[in-house]
Amino acid sequence: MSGHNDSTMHANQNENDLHAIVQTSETLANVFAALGDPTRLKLIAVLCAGGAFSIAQLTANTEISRQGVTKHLQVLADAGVVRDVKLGRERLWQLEPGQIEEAKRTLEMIGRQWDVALTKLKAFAESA
Amino acid sequence: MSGHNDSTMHANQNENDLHAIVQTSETLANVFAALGDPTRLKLIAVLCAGGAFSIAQLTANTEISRQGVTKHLQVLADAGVVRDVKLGRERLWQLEPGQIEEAKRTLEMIGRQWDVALTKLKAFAESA
DNA sequence: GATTAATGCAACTTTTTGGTTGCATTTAAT
DNA sequence: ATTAAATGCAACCAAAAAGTTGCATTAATC
Repeated sequence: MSGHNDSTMHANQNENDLHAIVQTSETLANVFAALGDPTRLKLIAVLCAGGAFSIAQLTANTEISRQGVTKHLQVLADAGVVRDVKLGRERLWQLEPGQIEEAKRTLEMIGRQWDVALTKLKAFAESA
Repeated sequence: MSGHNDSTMHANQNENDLHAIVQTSETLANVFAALGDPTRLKLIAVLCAGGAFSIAQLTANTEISRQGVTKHLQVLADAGVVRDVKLGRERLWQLEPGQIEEAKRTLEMIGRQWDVALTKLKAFAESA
């Protein structure tokens, strides 16, 4: 036998994609790290409302200082998850969902790869 | 008018769900934080292959010490992303994809909420 | 022009993280 | 019984993160 039917090739492709992304993408871990803080997750949940919010507005929902919030927003911005626009004396922040989409796709890929692996293991067990 | 058609209610439900999850889930930020490191992402990519791997095996793919890898595995375990089984003098690690699925669903929710918000803004702009 | 609101910038402290080394322990193999 | 392999455990270190305070700056408003 060839050892490679169609579904096997797709499975290997998926596995290679996943490893390639994880190995090469400098920013992916950064995105996850940016999401890995309760304060920043709350900020994102607020920004999901779609508008552009000032630092003062965003600080109102937190327990920490305005400068602390600014630092968190900067972390999110460095990860490409939010962006800011200047308007008068205000600095408005809004969501930039591209990187979050990318992170979501990676998690989907992990889930798919896991499913593929389970299927393989099951097939192996049944062949024994 | 009522101000609440069917799609608006679904949108609000989604928004409330998102805020509830972000506010209450202590572990969600932990999961993202666990994913937010290149070494740990690579470990996960390896574990996606489906098997159970020893610490020594997992160390082979990295640049850091065995004890360093153990620490990373412990972080992943604390986040519920991997689990270990003892087998003889080895300690085998495998993926536990439940929390990753949960994280993925959160990112999906963020994306949906964002889309809903854009639709609302568009409708508002057209009504003006 | 003086005031005030919103923010920027910088120094500083504390805690966490990522990593190491050294040695002890457990278990398999000879 | 000895030896070797795989791991556990603890101390330690450096760098980064999370947060603060104080003061400077910018830009509306009266």
